[in-house]
Amino acid sequence: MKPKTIPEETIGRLFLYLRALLCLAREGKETVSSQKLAEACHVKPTIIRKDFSYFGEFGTRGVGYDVNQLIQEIRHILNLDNLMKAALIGVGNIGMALLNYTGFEEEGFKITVAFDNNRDKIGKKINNVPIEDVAHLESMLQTQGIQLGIIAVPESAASEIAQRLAQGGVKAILSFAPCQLITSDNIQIACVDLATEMARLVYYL
Amino acid sequence: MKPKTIPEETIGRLFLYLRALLCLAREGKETVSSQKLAEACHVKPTIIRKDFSYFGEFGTRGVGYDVNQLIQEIRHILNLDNLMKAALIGVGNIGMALLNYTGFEEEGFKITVAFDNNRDKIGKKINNVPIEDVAHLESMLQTQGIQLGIIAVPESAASEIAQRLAQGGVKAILSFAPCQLITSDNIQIACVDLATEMARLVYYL
DNA sequence: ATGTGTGAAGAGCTTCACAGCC
DNA sequence: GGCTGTGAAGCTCTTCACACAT
Repeated sequence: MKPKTIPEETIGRLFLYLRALLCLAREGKETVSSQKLAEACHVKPTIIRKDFSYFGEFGTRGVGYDVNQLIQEIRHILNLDNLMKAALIGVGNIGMALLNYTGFEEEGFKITVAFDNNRDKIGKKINNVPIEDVAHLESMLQTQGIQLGIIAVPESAASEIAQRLAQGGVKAILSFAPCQLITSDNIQIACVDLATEMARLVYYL
Repeated sequence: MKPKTIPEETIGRLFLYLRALLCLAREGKETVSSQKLAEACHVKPTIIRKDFSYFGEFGTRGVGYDVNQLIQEIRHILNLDNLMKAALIGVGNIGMALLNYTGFEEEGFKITVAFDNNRDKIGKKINNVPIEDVAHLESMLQTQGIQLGIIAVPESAASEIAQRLAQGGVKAILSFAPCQLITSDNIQIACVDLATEMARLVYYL
């Protein structure tokens, strides 16, 4: 471990490396060279070695990196080794997609409960996650010790939900509603704008 | 217009600026200073002025930038001023979310047709987009002159669909399936891994 | 007075070249 | 031979300071 400052870009690439490594692990690969990992991630081998060098010496010269060990190291660096509990609010299309998505646990968080205001949905389970009445939002967040809220409700309801999440004690909010939620000082908010994200991808295509 | 090379980061930030400007336009604002725009985008005013300076002189000294004019300039730089036709394959949860999402047209592309293999869905319209039988995929892509394919089918079907899109003549593919599609040389592929994207956001929270 | 536009300085990131280890 | 780890060089991006326009 070095006292040097770590580039932002390095952190960003660690997510890329992790995803590729999880793929390799599934395929049963035990070791990987910076060369091979670089190809999978579309980056240069030297930058991979440099990136890792900020955190320690993870490889073996002449051999490469142990896939599983490297996964653990990156998980640790990215604070993904203790699972974060998340609540999903809004079981519409995006909400459903998130509930049905596997692989969040590999990335360090787990949706443990969902909320909606639709009587037909309340009480059901999707992918083993119960859907609760949004009326009980604050109390259930507190009793279950949930740290992250994912907002997937219509734009008109997003602001109210954000405030209620704050009251329920969550530390961070991820919103799929077109931004500008009332911010409280001790809560972090990130917005996902699907249209912008897709435009960006399309531009680079 | 300068002959100088334009930083990648500048292009990335233009998307941010555009989104903020569209917001301001909706609120009826006619001009904006680099200062104000910077606050909305969480960047520094000087970088905004520098970014624009690569492409021309868009502002008026002592006044600021004309919101609508600036939107047009950025749209032009990002090649968003002629709408790209996109086809969506797979009307499941993610597919539905995309069909119901408004605002893609502001970002330069439009889903004009969707495909699925479920008899219950074929023939219906979502948000004015018809759902067609995936059996007719290749021929309809060609007759409608579609340039972009969005894959939102289960992982097991993704690879086959990618090849059929290529045969249908699309130039680029955006996939929500966990990556590694068989690549042909004259087609661009970008993958969206929701789990990784969310992990990244959570990390920065 | 207010706010843009920009060369030059400064900071940060990537690449290189090679030493070190298996 | 093969591959990692890393100081130093090279390059790119950001910030500064101030000229310039309204």
